Amino acid sequence: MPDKKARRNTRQRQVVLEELKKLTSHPTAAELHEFARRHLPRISLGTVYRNLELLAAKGVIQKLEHSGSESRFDGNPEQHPHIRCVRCGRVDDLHDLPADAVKHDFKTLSNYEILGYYVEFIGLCPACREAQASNDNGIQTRPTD
Amino acid sequence: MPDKKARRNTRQRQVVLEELKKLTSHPTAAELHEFARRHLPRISLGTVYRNLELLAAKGVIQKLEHSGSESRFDGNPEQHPHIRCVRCGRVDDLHDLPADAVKHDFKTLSNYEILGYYVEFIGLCPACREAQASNDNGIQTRPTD
DNA sequence: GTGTATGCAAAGCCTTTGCAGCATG
DNA sequence: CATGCTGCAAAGGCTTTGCATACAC
Repeated sequence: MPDKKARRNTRQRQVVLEELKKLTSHPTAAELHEFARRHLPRISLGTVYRNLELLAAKGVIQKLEHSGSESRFDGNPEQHPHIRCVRCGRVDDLHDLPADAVKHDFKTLSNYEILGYYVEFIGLCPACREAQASNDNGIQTRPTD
Repeated sequence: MPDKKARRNTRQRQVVLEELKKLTSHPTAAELHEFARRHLPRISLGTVYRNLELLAAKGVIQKLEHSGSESRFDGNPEQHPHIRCVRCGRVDDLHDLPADAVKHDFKTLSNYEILGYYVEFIGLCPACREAQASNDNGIQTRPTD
């Protein structure tokens, strides 16, 4: 049962989606807001949230929820493994490796009915490895993509 | 380098840990607070948080920051796959299956230095499968364990 | 025109923190 | 008896929401 409401293709919605698709760093709503403002200076953070939520509900994008920090968003709605940097928070895709290991069609596990999966590796991204190596006892930086 | 401070084995800390170890549903801090209050009616939520954080830092328990909004806690500090119910929020362990698929010793992936991993399946727990089958168009229930 | 979407600001969660008193080692 | 820990309450960050207005269809 798809949603019934007649959606409107507003400029704000377009820009949010476009910007998200451009980025590979799985930005937070706040980051996306920054980017969107370059095109629509008056767009509000609330609108960004509303559109991201709506797009995720439609299945056009994906919301990555980590209770610890901020939610991040992925322009690719396909479920796939991710890798997150403990230092700067950046999240990247993991195309090849352990995806397949998990991609088998589990129908049930522990008597659960399986609807999806999430795989995430934690580590240090290249930039943060360097920063940490060079004794930069690092305050976290926003991913720049 | 283990932490230096002399920790005190307070009743509050004991109860929080005991209760967590008893549960297999990976409770939230609030849920744990409820349980702890049965033994210590005056224990505060802040204390529960502080002790969970401390126990996780010591490596005695595990903080799961990936399951939607609230953090959940696991009495077992070993990294392992989980399975979460979309309906009631319950989180269970997944001992056997895809663990091994991921457990290979990755040192690097996408140029990240790997520190850990997290695997989570999403689905309906047995109770919620039933509830949903019997047309109980379900308001979410707290896991009872 | 009609009802969805927006901007703004306020309110809501979960979590963290400051503080004065308490109690563990 | 020193200081780590607690309860309480207030403050913090991210996210959601109410409301009047704007605009897509």
